[in-house]
Amino acid sequence: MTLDGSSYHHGGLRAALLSEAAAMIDEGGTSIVTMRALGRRLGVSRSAAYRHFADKSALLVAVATAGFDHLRDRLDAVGADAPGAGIDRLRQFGEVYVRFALENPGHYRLMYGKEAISREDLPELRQVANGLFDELVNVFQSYQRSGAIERQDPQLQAYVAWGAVHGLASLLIEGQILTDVDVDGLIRRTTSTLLDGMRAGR
Amino acid sequence: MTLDGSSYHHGGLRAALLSEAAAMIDEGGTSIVTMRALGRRLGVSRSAAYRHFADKSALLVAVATAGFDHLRDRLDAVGADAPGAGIDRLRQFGEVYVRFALENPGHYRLMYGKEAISREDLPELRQVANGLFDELVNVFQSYQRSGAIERQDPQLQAYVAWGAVHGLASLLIEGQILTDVDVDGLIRRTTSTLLDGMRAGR
DNA sequence: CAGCAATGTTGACAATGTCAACACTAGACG
DNA sequence: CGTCTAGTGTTGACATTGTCAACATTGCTG
Repeated sequence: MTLDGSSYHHGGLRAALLSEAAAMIDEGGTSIVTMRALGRRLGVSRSAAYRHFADKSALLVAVATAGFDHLRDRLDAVGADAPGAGIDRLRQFGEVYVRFALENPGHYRLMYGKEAISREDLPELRQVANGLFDELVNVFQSYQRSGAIERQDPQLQAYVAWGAVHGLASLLIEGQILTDVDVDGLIRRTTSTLLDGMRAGR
Repeated sequence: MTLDGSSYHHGGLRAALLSEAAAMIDEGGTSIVTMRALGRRLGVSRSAAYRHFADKSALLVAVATAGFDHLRDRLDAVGADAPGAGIDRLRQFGEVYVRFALENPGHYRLMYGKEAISREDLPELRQVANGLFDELVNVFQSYQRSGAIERQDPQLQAYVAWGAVHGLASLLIEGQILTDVDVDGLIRRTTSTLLDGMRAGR
C-alpha cells in the first residue's frame, strides 16, 4: 500500500471513515453525514464505505463504539493517576466524563442517542454502554465501604450521578447553556452537589 | 368545513400534522417521520403539509414549540397546587419535568436535541427554552431567600438541577436504564440528592 | 508469475424533500 | 343568489440520498 492518496486502494479507509464521520458530526450534526459526502471528503467513491461497513447505520455504530473505547481509556487513566484516592476520584470521573463529551460531541451524540442508528444495532451499543456503567456501580460500592458516601443501593446512586453528568454534557453540547457561563465551574459544581447530597450522616 | 375526512379540504390539517408527527417520533424516532408517510397516515397527499409549514424543519420546530407550551402548563399547575409550598415544590417540579419527558418522548427529543432541525430554526427554539429556564432561576432565588438552600449563584444552581433531571429524562427515553429499575424511585432519589446537596448549613 | 481475495468504481433504482402548476372549495362581496 | 378570490389540497417533476449488482484494480500467497 502506498501512503499518498494517489493509488487505487486507499490503504486505511476504514479508520479514515470513522474519524471523518465523527468530524462531520462535530461540524454539523448527523444529518450532514452522507455516504457521498464522506467519499468526497476522503477522495473516494460514494460506495467505497460498503467494503468496510454493512450500511450507514453500521458505520455510525462503529463510530460510537470507538467513542466508548476512547472514553474508557480516559476514565481508566483517572483511576491510574489516583492523586487523592478518596472521593476526589469520583469527582474527577465526572469531570473527565463531561470534558470528553465536550471534546468529542460527535462521538458522544452517537453513543447515547438513538437517532440515525437502526433498531437492530442498538442492543450491541447498549451492551458496551452497560459495561461502562457496571464499572461506575463498582466505584460507588467501593466508596460506600470506605464510608465516604451513604449506604444505599449503589445502582441507584450510579444512575443519579450518571444522569447528572450526562445531562450537563448534553445541555452543553446542544448549546442550551449560555456561552458566558464558566463551564469548568459548572462541572465542578455539579459533581460537588451530587457528592454532598450523597455524603453520609445527613 | 366538514368533520368527516371525506372532503377535499381536511379541516384541521395543521393540528393533525403536529400530533401525528409527535406520535411517529414516539414510535420510531425522527428518522421515520417523512412528509410522505405523514400524508399517508392522515389520508392526505405528500405535499399538503407545505400549505401549513415552510418545510419539514419548520414542522418539527412547531412540534417542539407545542411541547414547550405543554410542559409549561404542567409546571404552572404544580405552582398553583402548591401543597407543601416549601422545598417540596422544587422536588415536584423535577418529578413533573421527568414525567413529561417520559410521556412525550417525541416532543421532548425535539425540544432539546438539534437533530432534524435546521440551523436557522434553532435560535427561535432556544428562546422558548430560555424562558422556561429563567423561571427556574427565579424559583431558586426565591428558595434561597426562604433559607431552604445555600446562597449561591442561582443560575448555576438552576443549571445543575436542570442538567440532572434532563440527563435522567434522556437516559430513560433513550432506553439506557434497565427496565427493571423503579423509575419513580429513581426520579425521587435524583431530586432528593440534588436538594440535599444544595441545602444550607453544610 | 498466476490467481485469488480484498478493495474501489460505476450504473441503476427506489425513496425522500421540495417546488411549480393545477384543482377544488368556502366564504366575502355584489 | 351568483361570482370570484384566497386558502387549501394534488400531481408532476427534479435533485439528492442509501444501497445493490456488475465490473475494475491491486496486493499478497502459492
